[in-house]
Amino acid sequence: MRPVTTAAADGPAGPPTEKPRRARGEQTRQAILATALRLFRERGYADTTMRVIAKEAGVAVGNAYYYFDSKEHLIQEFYGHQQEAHRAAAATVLATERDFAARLRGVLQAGVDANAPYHSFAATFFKTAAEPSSPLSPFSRESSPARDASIGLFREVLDGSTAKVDPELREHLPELLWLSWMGVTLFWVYDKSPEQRRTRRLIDGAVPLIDRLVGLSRLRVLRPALRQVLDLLDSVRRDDVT
Amino acid sequence: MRPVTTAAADGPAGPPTEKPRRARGEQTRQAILATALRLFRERGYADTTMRVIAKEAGVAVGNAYYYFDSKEHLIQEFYGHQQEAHRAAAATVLATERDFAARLRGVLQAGVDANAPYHSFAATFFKTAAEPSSPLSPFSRESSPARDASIGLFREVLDGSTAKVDPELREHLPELLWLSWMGVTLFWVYDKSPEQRRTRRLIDGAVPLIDRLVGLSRLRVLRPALRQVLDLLDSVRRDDVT
DNA sequence: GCGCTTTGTTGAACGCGTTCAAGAAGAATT
DNA sequence: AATTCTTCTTGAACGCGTTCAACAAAGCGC
Repeated sequence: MRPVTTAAADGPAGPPTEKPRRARGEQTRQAILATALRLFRERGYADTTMRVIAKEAGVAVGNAYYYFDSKEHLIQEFYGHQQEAHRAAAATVLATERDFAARLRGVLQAGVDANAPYHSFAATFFKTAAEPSSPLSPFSRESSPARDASIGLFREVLDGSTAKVDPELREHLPELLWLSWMGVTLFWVYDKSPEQRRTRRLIDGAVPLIDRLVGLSRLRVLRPALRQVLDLLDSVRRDDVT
Repeated sequence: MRPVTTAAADGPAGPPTEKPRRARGEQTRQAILATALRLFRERGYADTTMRVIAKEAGVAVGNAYYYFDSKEHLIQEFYGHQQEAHRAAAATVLATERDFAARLRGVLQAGVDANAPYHSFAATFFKTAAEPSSPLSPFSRESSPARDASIGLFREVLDGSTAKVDPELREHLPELLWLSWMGVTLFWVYDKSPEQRRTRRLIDGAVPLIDRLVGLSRLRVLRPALRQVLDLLDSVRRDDVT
């Protein structure tokens, strides 16, 4: 069993996965990436072979593997792009609306809007991301920056709103909202209705419900239940990855 | 609705996926299946090649494809086996326990127990099942018998219990419990803790919570919220597949 | 200029899942 | 027994993602 991607530190020549990229390499890298994403859109993920990507980008197959560990890793870049698109699409509603429910609904719908053009392609993408050991998994170490960014988006939803929330819940609510976004995404991937209407219906139906639950969080009868939820979250988060 | 297994009727030579199997073919089929499942357990899914399966089963590669459409379809059989194992493991607690929370907890833990030996292998299996277009998807048409059976298991949990439930909720609760089981399974797949302790902790934490919520369902303040949930479920189920 | 390391690039080769034309083995019909 | 039809079996071949030894180019200390 050899080290998977240690490279840079001890190996002679490892693929540059993060930090300092020279100009020449960066150009090739971008050419490959742009070609790949274009072809994914045009002909789908499965029908886009690494050989074609390389050919159209004007490089050899092996060269693509110098910059990207695998075909799947090309998706990860796409993933990042979409994250930004979501944030951009959500900016308007976050700047203008103060009501919690409206803000949440706006951000969720913005997410669906941002991803809509890639719905068919997203299924394949999702299949890959679902693999727990995959770096593409939304719960993986590698995804934690993107995940934190996304959770931050939902923190904005809450912080910029006029909602009155139980203080204990307030702390964990952004993460819970992000989880609900993951749920919406899951539903969206499986949604075969035209223009993903069912997903939008789900959002429209679930948001008032969440809003109501959040409002009820300050009710005395529900206190113990709330405590139970938060304790559960805590206990389950423990000893994450060994 | 067209017959799934036309083969014998109109086609010249289609693979017999279901109904009337001759003795000779059935024997080969079982040999391939048994060998495949054994090898999956022994060396994992990815490391078990179709060539090795065929070789160890004493047939040619192509022959395996006569009986199974793809390597993934071999998993589907495994899936069915596990469903039965879950039911069997749940039988004891369903026969002896009357308390709702205890029954639910027992059935969920039984599910984890039944799947535990295959945890590492399940990740790959899950990756495949996650593909929305895959017949392995728990939401697919092909899986609906298994799904209905599983929902039935949770109907037993409820029906055999002494729980007092809002009559409107009672109708949909089995499906909701099945959904929670899907959630537990999802969590379980991602659970890297030793012996999946976190999943068991999740169950232990979530069951009293569900129990409490179910109990609260008869509370007047929560009536509108309950209505909202059930309406949402209904509206989202509409126009399933075009 | 010259060696030396780092970075970038190549394309043949490997093993994989899968396909398919070819045919063998039985069963059914004549 | 001969013929025909269905069921079952074969293994070479295809295209895929991926690897790797080899080499080219660029940067760097001298």
